Amino acid sequence: MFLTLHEDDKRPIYQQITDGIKDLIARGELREGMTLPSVRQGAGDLGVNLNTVAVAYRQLQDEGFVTVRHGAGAVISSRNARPVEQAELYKPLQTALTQLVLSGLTGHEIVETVREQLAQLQQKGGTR
Amino acid sequence: MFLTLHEDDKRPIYQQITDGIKDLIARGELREGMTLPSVRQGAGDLGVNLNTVAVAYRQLQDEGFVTVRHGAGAVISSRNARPVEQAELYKPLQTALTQLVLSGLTGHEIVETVREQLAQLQQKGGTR
DNA sequence: GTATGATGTATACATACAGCAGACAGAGGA
DNA sequence: TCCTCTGTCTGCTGTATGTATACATCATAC
Repeated sequence: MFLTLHEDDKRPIYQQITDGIKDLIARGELREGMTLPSVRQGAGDLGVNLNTVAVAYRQLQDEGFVTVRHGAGAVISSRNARPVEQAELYKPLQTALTQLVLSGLTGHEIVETVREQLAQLQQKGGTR
Repeated sequence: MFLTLHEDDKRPIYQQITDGIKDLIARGELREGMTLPSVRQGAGDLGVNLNTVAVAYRQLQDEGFVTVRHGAGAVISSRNARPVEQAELYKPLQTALTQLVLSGLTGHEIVETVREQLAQLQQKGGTR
C-alpha cells in the first residue's frame, strides 16, 4: 500500500491505518473519487488481517471521508471531516503540545515545528 | 482531586489522569516537591478504583515526573520528561494537526490556536 | 440471464488490555 | 509496639484488538 506500520507505535493497527489515510487525504495525495486498495490488497501489503483494514475503512466512512460499498470498493468521498465535538478536536492538540513543552522545547521551537508540519500538509491540498 | 474525567473521552481513564497531571505540571500548578493525593483519595474524588490511579502514578514515575514510594506517597520529582523517541514525540502533533486541517481550519487559525495553548502552558511554568 | 471472480461483511475465536474488589506490605507517627 | 496511613499485588470480569473462516454483494464476461 502507500502506508507503513510501525511496530513501536502504541496505537492499534487499524488506528494507524485510519490516521495514515487521513494524512494522505490532508496532503492531497488521495483525492475525491480515488479508489482505495481492496481490504485484501491492503492487508497483504501491510501484513495484517483483512478485517483489520476493513475496520479502518469503516471508521473512515463513519467520519465521512470514504464511501464503502459492499462488493465494489472503497472510494474517497470528501476531504472534509464530519463535524466533531470541540473538545474532541482540541484535546489531542493540547496533549501533544504539553508533551513537547515538558520535553524542554521552547514555545518558539514548537510554533516553528507546527508551521513546518502545516506547510507539508498544504503543499498539494489546497488550504481553503 | 484537581482533575476532571470526561465520559466521552476515548482515552482510558488512567491515561486521562496521566495526561491531566502532566498538564498541571507543565502549567506550573504542580511543582517539584509537591505531594500528589493518595491513590485512595484521588480514586474517591474521581469515582474510580484506586488501582486505576495507581497505574497513572506508575506511568508518571516511568516517565520521570514523579517519585512513588511504597507506604509514603507520590511526589513530583521533576518538570522534565525523560527523553523520548523523536517519532513518539512528534507523531501525536502531526495527527492532531491533520485532524484540524481536515476539519476545515486554515493554517493561520491553527497557528493562532497553538499560540494560545502555549501561552496558557507558560503562564506560571517558566519557559526555559 | 448467469457464472465467475472480484469486492466488503459477519461470525467465532484467541489473546491482551482496562478496570475493579479485596488482600497484602511498607512507612511513620502516637 | 501498634495503628493508620501509604502503595502493591492477585485474581476476576468485561471490552478491545487481531485473526481465520465463511458469507453476501457487486461487476463483468459470456
